[in-house]
Order: sequence, then C-alpha cells, then structure tokens
Amino acid sequence: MITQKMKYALKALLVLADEAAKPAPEALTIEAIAKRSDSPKRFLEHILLELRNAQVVISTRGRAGGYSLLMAPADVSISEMLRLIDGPIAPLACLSRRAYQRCDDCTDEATCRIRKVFAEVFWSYLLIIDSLTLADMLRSGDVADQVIGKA
Amino acid sequence: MITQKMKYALKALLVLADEAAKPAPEALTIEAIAKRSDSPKRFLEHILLELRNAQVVISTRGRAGGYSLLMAPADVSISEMLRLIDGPIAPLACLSRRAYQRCDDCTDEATCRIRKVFAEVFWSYLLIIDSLTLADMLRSGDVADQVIGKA
DNA sequence: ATAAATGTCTATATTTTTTATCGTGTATAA
DNA sequence: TTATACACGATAAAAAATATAGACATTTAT
Repeated sequence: MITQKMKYALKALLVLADEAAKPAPEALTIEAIAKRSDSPKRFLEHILLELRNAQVVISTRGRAGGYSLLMAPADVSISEMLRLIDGPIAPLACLSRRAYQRCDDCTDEATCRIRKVFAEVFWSYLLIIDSLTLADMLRSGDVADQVIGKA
Repeated sequence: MITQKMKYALKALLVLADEAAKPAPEALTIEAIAKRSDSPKRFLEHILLELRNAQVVISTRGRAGGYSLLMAPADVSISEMLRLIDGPIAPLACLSRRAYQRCDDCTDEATCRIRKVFAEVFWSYLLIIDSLTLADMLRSGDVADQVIGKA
C-alpha cells in the first residue's frame, strides 16, 4: 500500500502538471494546491518541500510566489517519487540498491531462500514501475482512454 | 517492504517444509521452529496460529505435539501468505478485491488518475507474485541453482 | 521603507501499526 | 495425574504515519 502522503504528493504533482499544461501557467500557492488536491495544507507543505529538494518542482517566495513543476512530466518517474516519499520500494532491505541493509540475522545472503524468491518478483516489478512517469498519469486521464477503453 | 512478521512466517514455513521433506517427518514444537528459524518464540506463536487458522499448517496438542505443514508447498501461495500476514497487497485500497475500500476523498473512481496508473502496475505485479509458491522457495535453495546459476 | 503575501524550517503532537511479551487456559499422552 | 504442548486474550514498547503550530525569511506592491 502506498501511503496517504504519497497520494497527496501525486495529487499535487497532477495539479502542477495540469497547470503547466495551460497556455499561461502560473505558480500555485501551497494553499491553492492543497485546495485543488484536497490535501491538508500544512502537511502538503512538507511534501512540496521534499519535491523541491529533489528538484522535481520549483518554488518562488513572496507575493505571487508559489510552486511550479520543474521537470517535464515524462521525466518524473513514479518509482522515484515512491522512493522519495515512501522510502525504499524493494520488498526486502537486502534487495534495495540505494537503501541496502543487510538483515540482522542473515547468515548467508547468497543462499537466502526468501531473498531469492523476492528478488525474482522485484526485478520484474521494477521493470514495470520504473517505466512509468507522471506523463503516463496525465495520459491515462484523457478522454480517449475512457471512450476507447484503452486503459 | 514486507514486515518482519512476514519474514518469520516464511522462515517458519521453510522450516516446516524442510521437515516435511524428510523421510520421517515429525511435528515441530513452536520452540523448535523458533530456534531453527531464529524467530522470537512468543511472537511466532501468533504467526503459526494465523497459519493454522488459514489451514496452511496443522497443529497437535499435548506431548509430542507441534506443528506440521498441512498444504503441499506447491499450494502455499506466497501472495496469499502476504495477504494473510501483512494484509492487502494492492498499492491502493480501492484496487484490492478482497479488502476493497473506497478512498475517503474519492470523487470518481473511474477517472482517478492515480488509481488508473497503479492499476496497470498492480495487475502485472499480481501476475508474477500470484504464480509463486513455497515450492519455488524450496527449489531456489537447492544446489543446482547455485551451481548452474539458474536463479 | 514597510506591509502583506508567501515559502522555509524546526519542533511537537496524535494516531496507527509493528513487534513483541505475559498470563492463563485447554488438550493430550505417557 | 502430571508434564508437555498449543490456544487465546491482554498488554506494552517502539516505530512510523499523519499531521499541526510557531517563528522566521524572502519577495513584491505601494
């Protein structure tokens, strides 16, 4: 299960992406994003800060300030957002490349049967989720999908 | 990330499966399973109880009592164990068939872009993980895999 | 300048989940 | 009938998730 925080993050990114797609996009205040994404403002604040630190969005301060998408939607990887907001996506810490951690009680990683079976699942899973971006989310909302039933 | 509890459950199942594969399998006490799987006994107790309620293992009481595998390893689905021990495996509650729950703030499930993108990932993921069983874990531990490098 | 609007950052609080442990009861077999 | 083992409910500590609050910094309009 993805966390509520991740849902807020994705909703916020969708709001920003929708705004960026407009003819004359403007920076959106945290409040505006919170309203449009139906997220708690003070919580969203922290989420946006993380997205900013990761260079996914950009912010400007002061009057008429706010947030805008910095990366192109096609470059915003869903799996990277998951890692950023929810932490490692590997089923076991010992399978994570960026957040690798040996299991406390592990005697031999090479022969661990739990590790081995989840490794198989994980690589396949990564293949799928690593290919998805914010752009895919934007597309999946368009009319064609609903009419043609492509999704 | 799977929980520690799930790791204990899988380790216990491996212990029981290994025992079942012996020429003269015996019921193993919680203590014996705890020792062999390096799990906390009193915690494992509850895990085994859940496995028993799910008819995955069977227990006998009293002297010479203990736990044995009830289902054949090939019939013990990893994804079912995940659902049993860790709960729903869907990334969103609204995508879970058995633990379906509408999102609080959801206005229209059919057009939700978060739901749609995770649905795609989830079906593919299910295809993989639903096919795995305890038997696959046993196989992946055998000597051939390590020598031939099949896994 | 200064005031208003806005993001930044740290601290704190609440709730839920995870990870257990304990005590007592029940069943079985020697 | 006693030793051995599972059964079951209660409780508790630690960690994670989900926020909220307050003080501060920055920018722009006037």
